Amino acid sequence: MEIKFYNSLSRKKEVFKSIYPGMVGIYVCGPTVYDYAHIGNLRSYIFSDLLRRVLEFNNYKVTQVMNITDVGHLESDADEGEDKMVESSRRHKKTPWELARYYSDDFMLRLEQLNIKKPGIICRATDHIEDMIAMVEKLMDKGYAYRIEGDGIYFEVEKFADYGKLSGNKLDALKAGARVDVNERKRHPADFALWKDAPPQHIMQWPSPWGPGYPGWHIECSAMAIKYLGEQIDIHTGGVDHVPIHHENEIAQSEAITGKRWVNYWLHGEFLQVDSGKMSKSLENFHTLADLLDKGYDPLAFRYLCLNAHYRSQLNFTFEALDGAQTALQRLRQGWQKLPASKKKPDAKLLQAFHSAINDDLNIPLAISYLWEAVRDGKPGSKELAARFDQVLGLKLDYVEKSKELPEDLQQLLKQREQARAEKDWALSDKLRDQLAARGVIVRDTKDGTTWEYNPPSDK
RNA sequence: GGCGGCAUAGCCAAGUGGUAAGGCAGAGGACUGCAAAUCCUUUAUCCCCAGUUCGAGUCUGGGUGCCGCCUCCA
Repeated sequence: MEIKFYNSLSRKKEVFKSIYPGMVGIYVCGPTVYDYAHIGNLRSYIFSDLLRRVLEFNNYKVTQVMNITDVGHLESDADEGEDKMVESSRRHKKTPWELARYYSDDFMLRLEQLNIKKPGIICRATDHIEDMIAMVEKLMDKGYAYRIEGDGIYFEVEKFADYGKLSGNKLDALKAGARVDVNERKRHPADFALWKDAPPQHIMQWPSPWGPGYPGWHIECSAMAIKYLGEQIDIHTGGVDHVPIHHENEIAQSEAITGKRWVNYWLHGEFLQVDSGKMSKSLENFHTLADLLDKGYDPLAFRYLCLNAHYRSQLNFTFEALDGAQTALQRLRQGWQKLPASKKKPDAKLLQAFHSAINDDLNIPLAISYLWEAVRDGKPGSKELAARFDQVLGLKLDYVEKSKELPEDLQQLLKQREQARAEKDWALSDKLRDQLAARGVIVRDTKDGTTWEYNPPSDK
């Protein structure tokens, strides 16, 4: 079955065709590890995970490369200000390396919690400085870059005819719209740093043909993508905010060197909003996954919430919506777990519908509606079918929450209640039920006896 | 100001020009001593105006509102 992706480059859905049959190379724009990832960042990696899983569902062998940027990402996209890693390390009184380690470990933990498959190759910018220097040298040799003494090496955008092809920005417009340019020595306001000279006290620095320095942002992605995936790659993903600067610059520097089209399909994930507005630290509507877990949410409830909206739509995050997602996920799992196992062939129509949904530019929300159908219809084979769907969706339908041990005193209360019920002393029984509820025990009286679920309030 | 995107029920949302998927919440019912959980049923004419068309949520133009990048952020 053919797969279609919306390609940011053409602004159209295109039929996907990989460079090599049966294999796909994907470069995922990874995090700059100077702080915790927030749920907006994480939405973006849920998207790249879905992309990978959809391709795998279609029997592609996927090579997924994700970078960890631990140097060179300056505070401003105009290549001004301090390196984010250095700035953050000063704030936290740790070395940039300690910091990178800490935040990338945390990032990896979050990916795991969200059931995001680990990319086959995860590469750090600081491990690839030589590759970047080699690229900058080539750009200098080819005349695409120039040096500003006492500052660094810059890419000259006007030398690259296609500059702006991804975002639709025109160089003239960029020039006209530019703010007061701090660096007036650049030949064009959109010129960007490939390499920055490091003053002696700058912590992160490496020797280079131009003296001690550190790489600019952008170059690490081109260097590592080309190193691991070759000069032409199938798919490159990232957030929409990267379209106008980061990815535009990546294209320019990569294609300037190779003279070939670099990326065939550019896929960009839309932003997550919070309460219909942007999420920012200053507005105090900034959430990390850890925050959600602290509030007692299942991390996959957040995944479900993200899956429920198309990756190219802005998703409005609210706790009401997250509650809904959590309930939906629980019901889905319960429903699936109750389904009878069967060796019968699953409903071919439903499989077909699911498959064509995911292949239509990752229409996961529609695909989820087919998952509900499979779980609700309870036909023979539905359980197996739903499990297959879950290989793409990654909601862990088989997950069973481990019930906590019930402390002795609560067990006593339960016993007393059983006794009261046997004696039809409903007043006492209900009173005990309230007491148990206050301690986090939910009781359910069924035909087969009373069951309970224990979640101590303090545990949340 | 420049460039790009969005606007569907209380909430999260899908939707290839032919009369609106799914989930959550709500309502009604079954079950229950009463609940809880579960199951069943049920809830919209798609921001506004004007066009194109036999027919538009879906196309065109104009409004209004929101979001993103250009300035920290996926």
